[in-house]
Amino acid sequence: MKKQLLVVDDDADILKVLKANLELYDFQAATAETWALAKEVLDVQLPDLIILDLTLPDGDGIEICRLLKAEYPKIPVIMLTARDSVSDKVMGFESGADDYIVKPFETLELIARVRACLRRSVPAERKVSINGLEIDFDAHIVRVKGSEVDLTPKEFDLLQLFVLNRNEVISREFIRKKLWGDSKLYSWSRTIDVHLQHLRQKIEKNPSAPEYIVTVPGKGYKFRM
Amino acid sequence: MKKQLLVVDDDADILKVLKANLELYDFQAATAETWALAKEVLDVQLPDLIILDLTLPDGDGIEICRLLKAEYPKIPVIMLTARDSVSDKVMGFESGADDYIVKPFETLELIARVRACLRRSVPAERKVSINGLEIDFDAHIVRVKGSEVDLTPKEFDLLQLFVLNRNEVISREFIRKKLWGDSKLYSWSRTIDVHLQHLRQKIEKNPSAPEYIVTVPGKGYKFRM
DNA sequence: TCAATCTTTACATAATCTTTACAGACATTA
DNA sequence: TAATGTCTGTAAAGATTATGTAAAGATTGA
Repeated sequence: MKKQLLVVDDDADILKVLKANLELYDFQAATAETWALAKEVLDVQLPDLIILDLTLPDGDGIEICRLLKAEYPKIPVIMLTARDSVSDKVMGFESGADDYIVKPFETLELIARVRACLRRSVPAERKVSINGLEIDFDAHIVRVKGSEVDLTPKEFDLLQLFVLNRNEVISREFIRKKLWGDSKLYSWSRTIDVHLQHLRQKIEKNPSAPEYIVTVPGKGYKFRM
Repeated sequence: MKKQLLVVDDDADILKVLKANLELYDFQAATAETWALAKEVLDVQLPDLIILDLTLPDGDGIEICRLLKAEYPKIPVIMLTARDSVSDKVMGFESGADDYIVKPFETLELIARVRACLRRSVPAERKVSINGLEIDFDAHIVRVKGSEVDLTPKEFDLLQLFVLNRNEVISREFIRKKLWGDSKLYSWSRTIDVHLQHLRQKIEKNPSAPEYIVTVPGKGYKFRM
C-alpha cells in the first residue's frame, strides 16, 4: 500500500514538481496551495506524512504546525522553507515539526528524509502471527488456525488497518478517512459496518461473539491481540 | 528525568564542546572517541539517543549505523559529519539514521533536532495510572484495582474530562459545554448527575462515600488524586 | 456478458441516554 | 424548633440511538 503524503505549499510550480518526484518514488501525493485547502483534504483523508511550507497566504506556518500536532499527533510533519536561520529552525522544531528542510533543496535528500520520518513512525510489518491468526501483508494471505481464508480487497485493507492499530479503538471516521479517503462515503452510510461483519464472518470462530474485532459502543471497533 | 545521550566523535575538542552544550540544555551526555569505546558504553547503559560522527578511526560510520540499528532499533541516531553531498545524506538515511547534520553546525539547531528526535521516539503518554485506577485512552480500557470495568461512551468521556482536569472543581455547566456542546440539554436536566452516579457505581469501591469523584456542594464535582 | 465485489436498504435487537419521581441532606428563615 | 426551599443521590421507566444482520441493488473489471 502506497504511503499517502500531503504537500502544502503556496507555489504551484513547486507543488507540481514535488508531486511528480514523490510519485516517481512510489508515494501518493495530495497537494494544497493554502491552509484552507489543506484542511479540506484532511477532512476526508488522513495522510501518513505532511510536508508543510512555512509561508502560506492564509496562516502562519509555525502556528499551523502546532494546530496539526494538536489534532493529529501521530502524523509526522516536515517543514519546508526558505528561512534558514537557526532561530527559525529552532522555532520550527519547537512547534512540533519532525524535520526541517531549507529551500532550495535536493529532491533526493527530501525523499531520504521523508523515508526516514515514515520509517520511524510506522515500524514496517510484513507478517503477523498471533493467537491463531496469520497475516502476510505482501502476499495478501490470511490464515485462521492454519487454513487460508479468502478476503476481498476492502476486507483485507480493513484487517490491515486494524492490525496496524491493534489494541486501539478505531472510529468509523478514522476508517473512512483511511480506506475511502478520496472517494465519497456519507457519514451515515453503513458500508463500513457491513464490511466489518463480512470480515468477522471470515476470521472469527463465532462472529456474534468476536474474539479479535470487538465493538466499543459509541466509539468504534478495536482489534484485540 | 534527564535524557541520556551518547556522543561518538573522534575529535576530542568537538566532544568536549558538545558535551558541555548538551548538559547546558539539560541532557546527560556520555562520550566516546572510537567505536570500540562506544560499544563499551553501550554494554553498560542504553542511551535515549546516539549522535554519531561518520569518520571514526576504527570503523565506517555507515556500517556502524547499520549495526546500531540492527541491535538497538529503537534508539534514534543522529549523524554528524562534514560530508555534505546529497549522496552521502541519502546513504546516511538509508543506513537507518534518523537525522543528518552537516559540520560545521549551530549548537541550537543540533539541540532542536535532538529534541525533535526524542519527542518522536517517546509519543505522548496515553495512559494514566493513579491510586489503583488505570486508564488507557487509546484502548478505551479502565481498570479498577486490576479488574477491567465496562464504561459507556458518556461515562468514559466524563472520566476523561475529570482526569484531564484532576484536582480542580468542575461545574456542571463546564461538563455540559464539553460533553454535550451544541446539543440541547436544559440547565435543569439531571442527566449529568445520573451519568456521574453510574460512573461512581462502576469505579468507586463505595459509591456513597466516593474516593475519586467527590461532590463540591453548590459548585460541582472534583476528581481527587 | 458474467462473476465478484461493493453499497444501500430495511428491520430486529442491543445498548445507551434522558426523564421522572422521590428521598435525604443541609442551610435558611420564621 | 419546625417549616421551607435548594441541592444532591438514586432507582426505575421510557425514549432514543447505535449496532448486527440479511438480502437486494449497483458497480466494477475481466
